[in-house]
Amino acid sequence: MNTNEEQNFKNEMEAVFKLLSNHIRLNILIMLENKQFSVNEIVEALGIPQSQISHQLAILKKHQLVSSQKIGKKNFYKLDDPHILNVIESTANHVKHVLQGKSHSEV
Amino acid sequence: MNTNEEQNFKNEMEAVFKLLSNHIRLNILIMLENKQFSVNEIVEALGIPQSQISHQLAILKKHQLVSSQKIGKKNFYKLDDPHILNVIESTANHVKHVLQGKSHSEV
DNA sequence: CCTTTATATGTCAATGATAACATATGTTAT
DNA sequence: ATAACATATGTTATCATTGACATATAAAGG
Repeated sequence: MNTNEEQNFKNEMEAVFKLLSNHIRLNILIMLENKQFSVNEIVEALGIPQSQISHQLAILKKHQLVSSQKIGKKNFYKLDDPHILNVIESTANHVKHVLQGKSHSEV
Repeated sequence: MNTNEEQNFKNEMEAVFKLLSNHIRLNILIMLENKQFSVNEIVEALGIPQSQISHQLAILKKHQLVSSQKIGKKNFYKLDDPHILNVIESTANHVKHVLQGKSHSEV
């Protein structure tokens, strides 16, 4: 009976999608694609209050999408598992498809 | 200046992730992977009240993830763009990775 | 045209997420 | 020890989503 394990799996799927469904978190992940950044660099790049960025980073970290490394006063964040970029990329492809072939619900 | 278009794009990305971050909608999409089903078949498979399924199907349809075809009294739903399965699959891969290498936040 | 079956839509209370703000912690320099 | 900087954490009001329930529409059969 692996139903429980499967449920676990689905819960985590859901959690990942939930994480990605927020523009701040999504932008952070995209920003971290190639390079690590300090909190303040992220704050300045996104133009969003520091505490909010820290909150979102904490959530991303809790779900192991990013990891951090403290150097001096600064805390640098990077992607923990670049695999997540595949998810973002295939969604981007899907969205491209949908936005191009905007056949139906163009209300 | 394609900033506006880009914003559009990111909004739709967000919307797709939001759609996927709900277990009912996710299960519906997975169920529709290979075959179309009527509303009632989905209701019975998932054991969730009909009105709720209809609500979620309407949301999925609005974002063009599914389409429907009425045959007699029944309304059959199928994936509108199977591309979305790639998104689900790459997320599944990511989650597998995370669940296996549960190194860090195992609190 | 009345009933049954199948599905959609409307409403709203309960729950969850976000944004905004205040404050705390930790590090470095003076 | 104090100040300045960088970041994290706590709290709460606001807003969005979900779940539950009632009702509406639409097709088919009698």
